[in-house]
Amino acid sequence: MREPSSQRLETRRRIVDAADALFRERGIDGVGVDAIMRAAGMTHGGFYFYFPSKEALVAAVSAEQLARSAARWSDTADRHPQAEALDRVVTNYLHDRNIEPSNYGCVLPALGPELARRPESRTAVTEAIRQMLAALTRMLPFRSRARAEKAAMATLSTLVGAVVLARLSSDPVLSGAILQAAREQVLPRRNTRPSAGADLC
Amino acid sequence: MREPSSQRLETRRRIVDAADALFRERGIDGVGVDAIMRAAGMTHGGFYFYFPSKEALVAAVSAEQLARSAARWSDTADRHPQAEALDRVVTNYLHDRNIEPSNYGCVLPALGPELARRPESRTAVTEAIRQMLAALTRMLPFRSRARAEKAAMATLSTLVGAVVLARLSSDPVLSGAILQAAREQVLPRRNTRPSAGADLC
DNA sequence: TGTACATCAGTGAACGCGCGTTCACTGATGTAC
DNA sequence: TGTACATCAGTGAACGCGCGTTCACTGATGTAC
Repeated sequence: MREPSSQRLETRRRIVDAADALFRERGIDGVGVDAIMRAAGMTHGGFYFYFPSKEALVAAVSAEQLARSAARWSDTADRHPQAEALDRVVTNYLHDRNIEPSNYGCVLPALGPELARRPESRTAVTEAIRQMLAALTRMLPFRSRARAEKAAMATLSTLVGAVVLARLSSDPVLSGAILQAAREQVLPRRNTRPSAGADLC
Repeated sequence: MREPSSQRLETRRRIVDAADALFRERGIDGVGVDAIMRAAGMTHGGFYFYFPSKEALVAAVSAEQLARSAARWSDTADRHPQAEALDRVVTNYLHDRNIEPSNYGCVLPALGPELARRPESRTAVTEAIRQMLAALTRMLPFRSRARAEKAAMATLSTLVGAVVLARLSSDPVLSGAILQAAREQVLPRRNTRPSAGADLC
């Protein structure tokens, strides 16, 4: 028996990446298998050589992309001091570029409610959310672990909600203000106190 | 010429309410005109006597439901002191019941990303969001209007994001913890300081 | 190394189905005189 | 008040289309001997 060739794994990755980009841009029901395979450089028939159904692709895309995000966050937490890691993650998450529909951005605000209705995706998504929360917890300056975990949940909620609202608004000024307000709530004050005093409880 | 009879207006309302419930439960693309009209007690053909297209119904449903929410919040702000009004709105928004797919809950976390991709709905939704923010602003204990507006944006972001995440999680314990964490972030501390000192900036 | 064969990776036509929309129609309700 | 007619409110069959999926097929790649 042959091992799954690297060629095969690379093609699978092309399909997943194409689906990921199209799903976030047009929604899951807004993209057909046909369009995904064309974007991956193939014809639609070959799809079922890689996935048993569109539903399975949706589950794979959401699980893999969120796991990647969590890994990147965890990496950031490894490489930088707490406050800087949090600043990097939050600033990147709430970047203006992320509200353009055709552009990159987290799966959660782009497809969250749609995924919540798809049982086949939910368990893997739940696990990925736990990992994202764990990474965030490490960036928060709380002595008590329980407090840091709670703060991580509140922080992730604010990030996700701000992007949902900013995408909804047809007024760029309002969108920008929402992102900025979320950023300020989630990040410890920067200018008010120049000392490191912002790090306590 | 006849005025639009109350019978006619009531039928229109039945269609909008049926669509609202079904959309939030199954998503916009997950519900056909046929199912909506059956839920409203009619056959599908009559739909186009009330709306020119499904897209127009989507716009009407989202605009009207969000306007209702904003009006309710504004009403709550009228009837109660700041802290109590905020507590009522937040507690209700983050209620466990709202994460069950078949149950009531705000349109924003249920359909936000889907609506963001529908140009015909976005301007009315944007206006409704402004009204919700205005109502929230009145409930927040900030001297400066600008600060209260920013805090309202951050608060609404947290509320929306928490419901999105709680719905996504397949573990009820995690869902509950997320709602609780959001609640605690958004509401001023209650037990820490018994005095009214929590009301300052 | 060469030949025969099996599996792999992908093609493109075809399927059944459900969707949004149209339309000819019908009975009920209102208006003109 | 009664009759004739127009409009209203809704029915249900039919349409074209795009979707997810299946399938017979094909050339390329790997394996057996």
